Amino acid sequence: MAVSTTRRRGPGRPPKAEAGDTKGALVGVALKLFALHGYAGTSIRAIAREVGLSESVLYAHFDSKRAIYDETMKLVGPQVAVTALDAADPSADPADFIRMFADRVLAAWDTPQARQAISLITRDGLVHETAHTEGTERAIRHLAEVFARWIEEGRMRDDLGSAEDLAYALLSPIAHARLLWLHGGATEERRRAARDRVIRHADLFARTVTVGA
Amino acid sequence: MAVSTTRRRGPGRPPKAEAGDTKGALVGVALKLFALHGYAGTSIRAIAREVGLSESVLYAHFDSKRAIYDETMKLVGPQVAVTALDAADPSADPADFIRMFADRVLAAWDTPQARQAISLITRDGLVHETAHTEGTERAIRHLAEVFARWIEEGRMRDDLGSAEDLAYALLSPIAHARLLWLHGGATEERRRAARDRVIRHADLFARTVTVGA
DNA sequence: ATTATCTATAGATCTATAGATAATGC
DNA sequence: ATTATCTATAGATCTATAGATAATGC
Repeated sequence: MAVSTTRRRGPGRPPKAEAGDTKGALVGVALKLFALHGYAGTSIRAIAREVGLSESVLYAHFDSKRAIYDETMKLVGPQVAVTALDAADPSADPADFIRMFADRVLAAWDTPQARQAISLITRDGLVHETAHTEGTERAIRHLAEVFARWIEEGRMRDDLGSAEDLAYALLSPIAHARLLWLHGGATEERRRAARDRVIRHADLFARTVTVGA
Repeated sequence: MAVSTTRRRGPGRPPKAEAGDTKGALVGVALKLFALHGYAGTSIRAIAREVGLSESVLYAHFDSKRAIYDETMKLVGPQVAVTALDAADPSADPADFIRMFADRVLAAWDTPQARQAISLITRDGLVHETAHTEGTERAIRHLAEVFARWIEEGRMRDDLGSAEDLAYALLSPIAHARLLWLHGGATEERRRAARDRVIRHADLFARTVTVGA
């Protein structure tokens, strides 16, 4: 009765109407499968099958399995998330800045692609590659510079700890929530709980360490 | 000239003098290789070769590759780390308790096996399995109960946030430092920096939220 | 001529099993 | 007889390549 609507493709270049962004589709599917099963747990066969093409088509677009992996890292590597930090206004009221900063970071990290990135990162030991740890350190130092200015200006308490320790106290619970709960397989409910937790944390931190309002 | 000192083993049961804890050795090496390359990235061939035995010997001790993986999880699963939390004395001075608690947790998480566990966990997406996330949640709730008592007794500030939010503010930077820096491949220098950071954080937290001394 | 796909297959590896062999312990 | 190992191999799967085929765009 029911005949599959997906046209069986034969040999030869497909007509223009059917042609799509094969390379982009391959990268997207590869990211999804690497995130689900890890690099070694994903065969190029599985990638091609999911896209609906023959497995050898992959070698028309990439030199090797590794090359397609590298391509996914370009898309979702840590450099993507760092940009969110630079978008905030350090001249704003400290407490408000902190709350807005947390909001922004959450928005950047709770997109479908950012969550697939977390799944990939936590499936291939990439948490421990310098790209990820250095990225985290850089974000902490970056935030610490802002805090150091505030401390100098008397807008942040100076009796609790160094600017860097304070930056760690704010950022690391956010990064931790991301690693644990903002991943590809997380339910919407679980993700909302994580976002709420981060927002409460940022608020607690803002009220504790800033001066006046 | 130089002849290998490792006796080439032939067929047949080895003499008693040479017999060791083969099963234990297989599990230990499997944990190491899974931590290095992930489950799918580790062949039973590689495990057997590292132990110095034929690959088929693995099937004399385990039913399948999956069975040896399950065995490593019994050894280094999250239940191992949770025990450290129950060893502290909640009747101690809050600030001291917090510092000692951080010390204990660090000691439990900076052992070679605990670090291999982290590498394994971050190489197979186990961060997102309930065993790990639930274990983290349980530890937070457990600590929150202690904090709730302190708040009732007036030994901890009640104007900052709920006991659970405070528990998250203390614990999650510690758990985050563990995930990022207390892994199998971390240098001693990197690990010390992580431990120092955690100790400074616990101290900052203790001075900020506890009352009197 | 170039591009995008296919089929077919080489050659490497992987998990798992069958059956032999030699030491152990009853 | 049991235990702990070996060699040899079956059968599945994986990466990668060769060569055919058909639409496209000059």
